Amino acid sequence: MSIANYSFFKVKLGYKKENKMEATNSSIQGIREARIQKLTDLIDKGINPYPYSFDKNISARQLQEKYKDLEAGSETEDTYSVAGRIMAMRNTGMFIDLVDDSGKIQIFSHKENLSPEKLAVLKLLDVGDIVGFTGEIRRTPRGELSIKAKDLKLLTKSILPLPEKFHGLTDVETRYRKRYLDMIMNEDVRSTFKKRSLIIQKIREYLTKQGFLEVETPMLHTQAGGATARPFITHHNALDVDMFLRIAPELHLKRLLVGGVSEKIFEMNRCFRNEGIDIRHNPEFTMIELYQAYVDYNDMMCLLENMVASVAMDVLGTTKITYQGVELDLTPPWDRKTMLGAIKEYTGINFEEYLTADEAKEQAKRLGIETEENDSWGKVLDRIFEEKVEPKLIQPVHIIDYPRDISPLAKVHRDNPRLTERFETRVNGWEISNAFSELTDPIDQRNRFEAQAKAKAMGDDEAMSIDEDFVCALEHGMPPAGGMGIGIDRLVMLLTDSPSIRDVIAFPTMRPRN
RNA sequence: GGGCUUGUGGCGCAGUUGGUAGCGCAGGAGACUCUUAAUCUUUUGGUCGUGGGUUCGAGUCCCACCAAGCCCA
Repeated sequence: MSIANYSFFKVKLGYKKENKMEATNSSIQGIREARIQKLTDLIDKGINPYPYSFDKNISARQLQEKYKDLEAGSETEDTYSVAGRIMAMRNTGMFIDLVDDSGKIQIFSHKENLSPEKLAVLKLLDVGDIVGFTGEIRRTPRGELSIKAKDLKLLTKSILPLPEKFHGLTDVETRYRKRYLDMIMNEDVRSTFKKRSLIIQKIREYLTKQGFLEVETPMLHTQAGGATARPFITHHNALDVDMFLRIAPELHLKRLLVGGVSEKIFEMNRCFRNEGIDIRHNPEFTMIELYQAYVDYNDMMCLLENMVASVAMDVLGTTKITYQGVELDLTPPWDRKTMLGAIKEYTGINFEEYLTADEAKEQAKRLGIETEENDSWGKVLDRIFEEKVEPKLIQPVHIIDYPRDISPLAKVHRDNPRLTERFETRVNGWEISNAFSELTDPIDQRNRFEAQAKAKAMGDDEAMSIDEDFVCALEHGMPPAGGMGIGIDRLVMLLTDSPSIRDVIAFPTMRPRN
């Protein structure tokens, strides 16, 4: 494109030719003005500061690997083109740290090797600009692999300054609000999100190889079901109905099982729960739910263990991981404990001897645990478990056989009608999965929904309501099946050693400013 | 919902018993052309989260609010 054209664009795009400023100051506005000045200077030289493409033919990491044995002080005639963001400049641009998504490569831009025109462009570059360089590979006498620049092309002019080069961006709030800066400045943040992507890819691969079919079910529900949680409410204008962002895909996935498109299905996507935000909860989070016909919860335990171990092996090369200094061994098989057994183990109380809600509450009181008037037997046990047992469960363990009254979608235990064939897997004390031998009896399902509806009427706003169409689907017949939900974000936290869920969600939910 | 902590130029930090703000990086100008947080000279930029109050005087004390983090519920 010709100079004349750029001048035309400059006017068209609203760049103002400003007087060569001396008065520029280093406030954020001053810095920005100074950079826009450089930008217009570049345009005056006939250079488009925002061009369309660049023939990059190698990454920084590929270069580092390819030439790792190149000796300090030696030169090659191998010519490559690289592109990335300028993260540091030394000796007035003679040495540039160029960073791309793979790593860092130093640019050695000696004035002897560049035309006066290119040198003039080099002078107008800033830290933060995205630039392509072409030149020969060499290793400096001090041992830094470099590209001896023969040519350069500005690819994007940056007009706002980056955070400080040495300390980077550390302010937690700014890191989450301006995540792009966090990513530019912190290599480990980029690494975490690469790993997250890989983990998700490997899960998908693992299940697909086993014959699972990936499906999609609605995010917009007219009735929020499949979990006990408060939903987000929204409104569909054309239909003029309130809708809910899904809290779980469960009831639709089971309808799919009724439909029989595949006997093995999964969905990995976002769920939304209108609840508080803390180190382990974000209002929107990623969950995988999978269902397999003709198997029960025992098979789900094996599937989970093997899948997590396989993913850990693929991503980290080991099933023995360290999370925040704690060694966790994900090697299958994982421990299994019944919920009542675990409570007995950690409190000494055998709840098979206290079978009414009142008796259970009495025991809870003895343990110093508060209960509410409407709490069922199972709810009391759940409270005790949460407080007395959960924090102790560091190594992977399946807690099996949950009380029936807190498991409205799970099939009754084949040996004990008070319980269900349900398990929750704990790792590092956290709930990683929740799985059942799925309830397929439509009469029982209706009864469970009605009990939930009653609880809701009594003020439990997390309780489920009756999903008539779902019951109708069950009345047509759903095959016996094992089903499981896995919190992807928490799994990613464990595998990336991230202390907060916000570290594994690229753009975590924040209260808006002002 | 409760408690604790934090909020000072673009970023990272300091600010002593209250006396109208300092440093480093980044920025501008210059020197330097095999550097690694390059170095050297010089220089610009902030009214201290917001709003009140106490005081002759507040970044510093008090109150409220906003945002964030951690802990608890």
